[in-house]
Amino acid sequence: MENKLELLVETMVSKGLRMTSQRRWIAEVFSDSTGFVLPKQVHHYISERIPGVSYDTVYRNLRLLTDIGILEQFDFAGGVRFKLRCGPDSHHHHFICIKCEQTYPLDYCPMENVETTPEAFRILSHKFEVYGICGRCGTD
Amino acid sequence: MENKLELLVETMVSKGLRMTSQRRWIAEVFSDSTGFVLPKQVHHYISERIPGVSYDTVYRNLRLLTDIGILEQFDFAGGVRFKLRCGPDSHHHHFICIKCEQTYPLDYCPMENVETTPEAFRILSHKFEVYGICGRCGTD
DNA sequence: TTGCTTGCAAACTGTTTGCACGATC
DNA sequence: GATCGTGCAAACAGTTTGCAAGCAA
Repeated sequence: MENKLELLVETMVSKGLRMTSQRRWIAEVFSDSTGFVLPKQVHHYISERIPGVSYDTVYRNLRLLTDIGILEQFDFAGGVRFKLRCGPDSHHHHFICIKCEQTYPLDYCPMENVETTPEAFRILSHKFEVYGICGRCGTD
Repeated sequence: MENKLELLVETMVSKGLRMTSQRRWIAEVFSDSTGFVLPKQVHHYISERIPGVSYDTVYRNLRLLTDIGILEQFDFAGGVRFKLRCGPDSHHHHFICIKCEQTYPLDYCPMENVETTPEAFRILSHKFEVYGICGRCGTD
């Protein structure tokens, strides 16, 4: 996925970020993965390329990339995870494999069918995720 | 909600738990609330009744009550939260007010409309939550 | 009395902050 | 060269653990 990485890097630069090697490797982590990644995994990946990277650099950049809309943060039981933000044009949800943690798009949005809301409840957002075992992991 | 508290206490005893004052107050927290509660809030509530309760007692019991199916654990951005488990017979989801954190039942289950799954994906569970501002908080 | 529960203290994990040095533009 | 980014160390919050003493059954 060369193009995906380049696109990410360009986006970061266009947002005014300086392109450091740390940030380039972070971009590579997410351009290679369609799943949810732990900060710990990001740090592990980068420290193999840049021995001595610090945890706070990883955290700072994950937060930064989330703030500028490149990443998306999810709160799971095992800790916070990050994932490349899907295009804003394509609203959808995900099937999530609880083994390999890869995600698969789910085009259906349940809000289409939510008609009655509690008295004067103003809807702001929603979360819909389906968990299971994907085909690749199910054959183990 | 006298009955709700008594029912909770009975359930705990029937599961073989000893009824300590700490546990009774924890039961009261959840029989009074339909919302999601932080461990910190539970501890605060109890320490007003039992000065000096320890955090680990709160945590131990919240985990215990979750294990035996009395409570349910949710992972939110602000930390883990607990909530009385809704009856196993009544599967439903929730509207959640992001201000007061009260919950309102949402009877519709989106799984009814999920027909196509990824190749060989075995569905195990799902999460569906609608966030917003409830009527009481919206008038501020 | 027996064994489950608690409180204490300490450890631990994940995350954040201040500061001086180093790198990018 | 000015500014942004990094590494370090330390602080911090939430959570978990081992152990001795306390309490419910």
